[in-house]
Amino acid sequence: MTGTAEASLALALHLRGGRVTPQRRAIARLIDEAQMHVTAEEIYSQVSERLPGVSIPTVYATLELLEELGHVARVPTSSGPALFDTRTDEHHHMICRACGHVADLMASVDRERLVSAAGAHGFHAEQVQLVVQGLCDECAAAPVS
Amino acid sequence: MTGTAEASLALALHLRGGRVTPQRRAIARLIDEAQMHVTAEEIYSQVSERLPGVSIPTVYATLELLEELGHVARVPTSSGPALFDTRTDEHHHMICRACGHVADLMASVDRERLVSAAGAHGFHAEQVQLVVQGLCDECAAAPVS
DNA sequence: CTGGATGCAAACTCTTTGCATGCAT
DNA sequence: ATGCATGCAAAGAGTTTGCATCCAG
Repeated sequence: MTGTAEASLALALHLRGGRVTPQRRAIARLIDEAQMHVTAEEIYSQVSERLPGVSIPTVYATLELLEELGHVARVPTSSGPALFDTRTDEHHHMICRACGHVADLMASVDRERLVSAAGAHGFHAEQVQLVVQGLCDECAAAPVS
Repeated sequence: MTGTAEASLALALHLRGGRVTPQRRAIARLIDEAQMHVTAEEIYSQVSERLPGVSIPTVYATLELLEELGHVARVPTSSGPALFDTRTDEHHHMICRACGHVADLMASVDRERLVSAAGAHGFHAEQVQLVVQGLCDECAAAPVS
C-alpha cells in the first residue's frame, strides 16, 4: 500500500497474474481522489459517469480487491449498506444513529495495548477501529420526527 | 436499564402505554439468559421453541424495542447479519474477518476523552465501541482455503 | 371496547453467483 | 491463444412494510 491505489493496483495485479482493466483503473482512481466514506452504490454511480457500462458486480469485486491491497477499509457499522473508507491511516468514526452520517474522529487509542490484549485471547489483530455512536449535531437539534 | 430485560420491559411498556405480550416477554427472557452475541434469526429460532408461532417481524420489532431500552446493543460489524449483544456494559469486540466469529475483549478505553473529542466535533456521543478486526486463533491456523 | 401488537406475505435493499462474452497479457 | 474479468440477469441474504386479525389493558 505505497503510493496511489491506481499505481499499486497495477503492480499488485502483475504480481498475482491479474489484469489491469479500465474498470479497475477507474475505480482505483476514484478511491485515490475520493471522499472519505462511500458505499458501493456511490462508487458505481460515480465511476459510471467516467466509464459508462461498468456493472455493480465489478464494483463489488474491485472494492474487495482494493480492500485486500489495503487501499480501502470497511467501516464497521450497525446497519445499512457497507461503507468503504478511503483513508487507511489509523483514525476513528462517529456514526449518527438517526441519519447514518459518518464522520472521522481525530483521537488516538493505544493500539499496541489493544493488539496485545487481543493477542492474549489468541486473536491475531490486524486493525483497531473505534466507533462512537450517537447523534450528529443536526439530528440532535432536529425535531423528534 | 435496571434489573432484567423482562422486568424493565413491563415497566417501560406501561409508562409508554405499550403492551406486555407473551412474544415480548419470551424474547426479553431469552435476552436475560442469553449468549452474548445473537442474530435476529437465532433469537427467532430459540424463541420459537418456547412460543411456537412468533414471527420474524415481531422479533425485529422487539429487538428494536429492547435496544431503545438499553437491554441489547448492536455490535458494529463490517458485513453479515446484524448482531445483537446482550451485554450492555462497556466492553469491546474482536471480529474474525475469515469466519465472522465475535468475541469480547476485556480492555478499557478512555471513554470520557473520546466522548469529549466527539463533542468537540459537535457530535453527541452515546456509546463508544471498539472493534478489533483480524483472525481468530482457528482461522489463523487454518489452511489458506 | 380500542388501539397497539401480531402473523403472514410480499416488497425491498444490498450483495453475490452463474454463465456467456470479451479483452489484457 | 488463454483464461481472467466483465456485464447481465437472476438468485440470495437480511430486513422492513402493509394489512387484516387479535388480544392486552
